[in-house]
Amino acid sequence: MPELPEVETVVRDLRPLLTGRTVTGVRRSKQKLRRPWHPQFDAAVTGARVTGLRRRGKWIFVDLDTPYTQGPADDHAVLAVHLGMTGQFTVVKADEPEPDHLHVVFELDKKKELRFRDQRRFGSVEYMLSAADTDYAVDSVMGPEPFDLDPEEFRAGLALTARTLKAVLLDQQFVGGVGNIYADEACFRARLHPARTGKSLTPDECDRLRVAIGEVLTRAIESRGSTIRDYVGGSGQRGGFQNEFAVYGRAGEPCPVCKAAVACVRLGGRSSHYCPGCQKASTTKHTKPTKGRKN
DNA sequence: CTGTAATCCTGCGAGC
DNA sequence: TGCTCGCAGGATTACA
Repeated sequence: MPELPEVETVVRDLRPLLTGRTVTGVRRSKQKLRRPWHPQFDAAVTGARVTGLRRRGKWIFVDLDTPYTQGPADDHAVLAVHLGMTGQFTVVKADEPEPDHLHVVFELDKKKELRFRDQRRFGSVEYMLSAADTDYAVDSVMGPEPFDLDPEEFRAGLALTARTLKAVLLDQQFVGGVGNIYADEACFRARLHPARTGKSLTPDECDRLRVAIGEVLTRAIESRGSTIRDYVGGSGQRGGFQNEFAVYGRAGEPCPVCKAAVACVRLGGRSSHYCPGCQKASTTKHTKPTKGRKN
């Protein structure tokens, strides 16, 4: 579920609720999450104070005041959290009844708790000794943040791949944070068929896609993300952008622009929604260079 | 290189 | 009412 807008919303919600709080204890279920949690870290986290929260792609980093003396002077421990498909990361009152699928609970001062709930357990919560090492590792496998992408680099990246736009947008190494919903919505906004290959795009089309990605994600953040089923923000509220989808999950419904029926095909192993009227599969009907070009 | 399928899980809606 | 099947916001791996 959670793509960049949802993760960003969680971080913004949790920042004022968590910053300055101290972890007084840890509880967790016996069920395994996607990545292992080392028992000795329960004690390491206990007593730590939260100094801030950050997002990178779909990752959440909770900075702790626990120093890491082997690295740079200000290096410190960090919690690295990924919400997977159904993860929920919320701060609640400590006496709030426990829901099912609750896997990690950080007990906090002021009678609060930071809870990680995840029905499908594709998510993860890890304790990392060094924020610097963690940042380095993440940066080495993840592409740039999708806002203010460099136009030249974006065009160059697309020019050298024959993969479909859908596959490229889902590739976290190409651009961090985009998932199935926003890949489809960005392609629609750019009027590009998701099955077009990267190298088939003209410079103008590359620019359109780059701008569309930023616009769609920005709008989604303004609506606090999308809730299809499970997603909630850091205080437990649902998102609102699902009501503004142009094509995602709307197969058969009329395109908001041209009224053609929205189509759904399988691309990159994922359902991909697009408007057959607005998003042409091929550029073969190129306007001859003789006359004026659109735009 | 690209694409496809299976894998990790639980739950829900469609269809019979 | 109940069953099976396919699919779901993610990410990785193996294989054609």
